[in-house]
Amino acid sequence: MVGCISSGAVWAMADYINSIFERYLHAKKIFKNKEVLRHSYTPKELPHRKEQIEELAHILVPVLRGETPSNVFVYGKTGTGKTVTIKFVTEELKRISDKYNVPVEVIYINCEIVDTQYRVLANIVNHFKNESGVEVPLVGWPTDEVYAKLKDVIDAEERFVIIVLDEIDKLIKKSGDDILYSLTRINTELKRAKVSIIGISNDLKFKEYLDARVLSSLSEEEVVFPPYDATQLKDILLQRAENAFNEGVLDDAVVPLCAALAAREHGDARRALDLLRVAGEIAEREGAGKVTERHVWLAQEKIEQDTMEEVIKTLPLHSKVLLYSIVLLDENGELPANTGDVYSVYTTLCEYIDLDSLTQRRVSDLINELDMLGIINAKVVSKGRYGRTKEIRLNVTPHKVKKIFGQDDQLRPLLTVNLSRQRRLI
DNA sequence: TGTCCACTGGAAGGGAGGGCTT
DNA sequence: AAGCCCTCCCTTCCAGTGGACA
Repeated sequence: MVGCISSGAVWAMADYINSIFERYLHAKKIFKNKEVLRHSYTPKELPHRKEQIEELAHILVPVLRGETPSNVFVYGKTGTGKTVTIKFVTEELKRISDKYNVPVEVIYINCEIVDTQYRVLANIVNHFKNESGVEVPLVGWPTDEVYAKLKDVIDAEERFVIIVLDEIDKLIKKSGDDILYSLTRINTELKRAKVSIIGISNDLKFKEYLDARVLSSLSEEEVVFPPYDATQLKDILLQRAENAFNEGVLDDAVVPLCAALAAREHGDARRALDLLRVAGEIAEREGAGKVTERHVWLAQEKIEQDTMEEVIKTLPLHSKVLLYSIVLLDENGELPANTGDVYSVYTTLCEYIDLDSLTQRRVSDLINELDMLGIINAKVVSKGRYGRTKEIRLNVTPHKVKKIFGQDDQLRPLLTVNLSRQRRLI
């Protein structure tokens, strides 16, 4: 193979490779410490959250006096610093309680991942596995047994256990409020330990799903996190940028632009940090010496594209086929379409790739899921005597969907389907 | 004003898959 | 190996719905 390439070409290639590495090597280093810009990073100071920190400290301080603190319900939109503030406050509490010899355990559970009653209980038991030697498997045990074990494990010592349930709304919507009912009442069944719950949610409406008794004991105290405005976001970014970037690499306009773009998205600090990080990464890849406004715009585009692409790539097979039905209808100029139209194209496509089609009831749910993900837009409309149905529109370009499906062996055959011809065949 | 359409969406339950205990 | 439990994905059944039309 090498023999086919002339020695001149080999030298030219070597020069090219040298130049790539040298370009990266000599390019001005943009980041000092990129980790500072990640969501998981807890900074030493939290700008514009002093009020919430003090409120939480006030609620939790009874622990240090040996009293059980109230349960807390924390509410605020995505990226308003709820999680980072809770982590900050509970870490501080742990530090101080160690100093005063008050045993405190903080268990943090993200209910988006741990989203069933069983798993939450199992997670709590497993938090103490080194101490108790008990480990609950992912599935298998009866839930009441896990709950009984949980009581034993927690009550093994005199201590305060603070259970943080992040994205608690996801748990309630999926599994109901039985678990909260048990957890908010667990103290009456414990002899030595005391438990408090901190529930975090970005959906205030979820309280409607709660039983009145659960609601009153969960929201003994409430802390609200308002969205950041552009000025506040700017302060947050400046604080992080100082540790994240090398001196002089950030153009003056970069931070205000990231802040302004994120403020447009309901004051989401996560989005602002992502923008800043990705802009830096793009600048670094270009070998640019400075991060400029242009990099921020490119970052904005990249983030949007990447998220949507990832979402489409990871859809279950039937959702993908369903999405492709909508793409075909779009290309045929038949959107907005109703559920019945989409379902009939979907069954045709299933037949084409030899896949058992789902029922219309199930497909109706899949349509709702695609709508929730923002890939399509499905609105329930009534067409009088012509029935009540969903009006379905596509939110992504057909080209993008086709590009993604082109990389999928099972779906690639669909790309050759001609809707009109396929319909004539039926 | 009542009828009727084309669904919607809740409820119940089946069954496969994964894991535990006995 | 048998029996039990939990989760997920799905089907089946069916009451309910908003508004055009007769």
